[in-house]
Amino acid sequence: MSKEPPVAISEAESFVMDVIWKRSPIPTEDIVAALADQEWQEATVKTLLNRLLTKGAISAEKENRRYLYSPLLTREQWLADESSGFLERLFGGRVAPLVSYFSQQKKLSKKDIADLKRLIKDMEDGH
Amino acid sequence: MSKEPPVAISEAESFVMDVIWKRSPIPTEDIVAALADQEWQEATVKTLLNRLLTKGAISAEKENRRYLYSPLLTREQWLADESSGFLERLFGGRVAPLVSYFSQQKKLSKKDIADLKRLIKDMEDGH
DNA sequence: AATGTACGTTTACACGTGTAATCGGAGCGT
DNA sequence: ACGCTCCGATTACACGTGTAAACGTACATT
Repeated sequence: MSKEPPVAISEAESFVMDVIWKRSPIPTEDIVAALADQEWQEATVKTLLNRLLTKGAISAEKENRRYLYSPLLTREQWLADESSGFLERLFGGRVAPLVSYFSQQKKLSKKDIADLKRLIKDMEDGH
Repeated sequence: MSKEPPVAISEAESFVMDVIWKRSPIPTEDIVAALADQEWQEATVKTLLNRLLTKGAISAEKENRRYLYSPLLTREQWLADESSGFLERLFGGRVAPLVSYFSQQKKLSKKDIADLKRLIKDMEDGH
């Protein structure tokens, strides 16, 4: 029964994870390159990689000179952790109140509404 | 054009805000009482109140001996900040993908689905 | 008046995070 | 063989956060 507390990833770390989730195993060099838009020094990325390693969020296999990193924490797991935490804190764990909130804020585009309609239809059809 | 960076409050602070949002102006004593379920010492609540004050999230008016606190940051504003930040980071700022995600996770109750259906209907009728 | 009390203010302290610079050692080039 | 280079590992450091204890001081009590 694995009851390990969910591997917590900081925001900066999550950007690194994003890169690794997109492609892995991946060397540091490519990760740094992919993060060019962040205004980080290479050293910063290295620090984040190390922290992710010690947190057990990623693994590293040696390929000659350097390491190739791969995710241990999956994006799905991370999304689940973050989402449920957020929903719990702000909306009592329910999705509908969140959507309701956004609808009141008029933050839903026509496309959002169309998407939602289709989603709900699928859910009903699918069962 | 107010472009102040949104008043950021920490999770612990948000529990204090919850109490103040429910009723204000409210004295420290009542805040501490309302937070009994948190296992905080009174001193901890005092610290949080002070931090909220210096952050400008609440105001304090003197009533004789003690202070009565009131929110400056509204719950609506806070919800908006947190929600948009969350959606942005995890779902590219769109609501539909979030709902889609939860539907895949089968995290939507019958009630959620019913609520969503009604919401969408209302949105369409409302325009 | 002396002392206790209640309440706000100041100080404390460890841990996570953002953001790096520096160190050290294994190859590589000459 | 010797120094340069590339990379991971170690160290740095300020700021926010969680979590309090200690301090000061204006009232209340005796």
